Amino acid sequence: MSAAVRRNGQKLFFRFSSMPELPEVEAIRRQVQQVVAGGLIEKVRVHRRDVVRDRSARRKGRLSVDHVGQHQVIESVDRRGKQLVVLFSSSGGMIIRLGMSGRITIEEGLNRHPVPPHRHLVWTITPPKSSQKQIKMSFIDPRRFGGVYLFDSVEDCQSRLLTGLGPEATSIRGNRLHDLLGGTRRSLKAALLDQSVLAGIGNIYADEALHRAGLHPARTGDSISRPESTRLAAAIRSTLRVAIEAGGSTLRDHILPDGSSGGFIKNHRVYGRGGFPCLGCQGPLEVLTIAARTTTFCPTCQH
DNA sequence: AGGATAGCCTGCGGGC
DNA sequence: TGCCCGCAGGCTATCC
Repeated sequence: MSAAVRRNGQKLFFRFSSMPELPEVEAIRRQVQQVVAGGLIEKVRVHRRDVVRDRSARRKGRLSVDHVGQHQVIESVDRRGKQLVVLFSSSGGMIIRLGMSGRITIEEGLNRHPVPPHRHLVWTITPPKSSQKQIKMSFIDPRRFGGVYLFDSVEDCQSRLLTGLGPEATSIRGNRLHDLLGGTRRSLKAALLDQSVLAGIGNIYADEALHRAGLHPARTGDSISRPESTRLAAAIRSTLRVAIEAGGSTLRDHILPDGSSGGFIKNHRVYGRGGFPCLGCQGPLEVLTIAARTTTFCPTCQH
């Protein structure tokens, strides 16, 4: 993530490239909201149709740029779990899922030919204040796990696209979490990754929260006591809060005093640190595959 | 029916 | 140096 740098002679307001989990999506939301709220979408370019996922029967096979917001005024940019909810003044809108590799850029004067690969949609937006320049918002996603989902109304969005999502991880409390986990024999890791249990946790923050709570990722949901649920809920909230306050960067760029890059120093305590010492007990962190996901934990501190 | 698993997709890094 | 292979993971479909 970076802000207002110049690249190829064009002003690039911001660009996100780290793996988008809830804190990254929230950082993107705040910036996008600030720039585009109240703006009019003058033009939409769809470079890859299949990135627009539209299961509305009314529009089946008839996708036009109007459906992706052309001529619409952007009312707000909200977030639900890891999804961006762009609401138009007409009450329709679109959900943007970033998946694994999705990015959103907002730039001035973007007019490159040919269009760079993976730049699937470009919205040309006129901001509400006439003093502000027209901007281009792009959805870029090399792996295309992400996508744009259209809805006709807030009700349609709720019933078709957001239904089945669990409560927001950012505000989960112990009692509620205990209820959510108590009914399952799956591992804590699998349950935390399930968006219908809790909305917003991905692989990184699942591992981070479990380590902070001192809970073994392979423990089953129904084995968790109330005090443990309280600990886990607190760990989830604080982990996400700190990450959001840090601007959503899961990886932070550090330059050592001697000028060498030093690679990346990570903010997280366990994710990506398999074999390295636990910051609690100094013992080596272990790596397991749980719920088909790489899981890093401390066998001493997590029970 | 809950839970596990395969598959989507490209970039990147390790190994040879 | 360059190529190949495996891994990364959010989410859906499918199977058990």
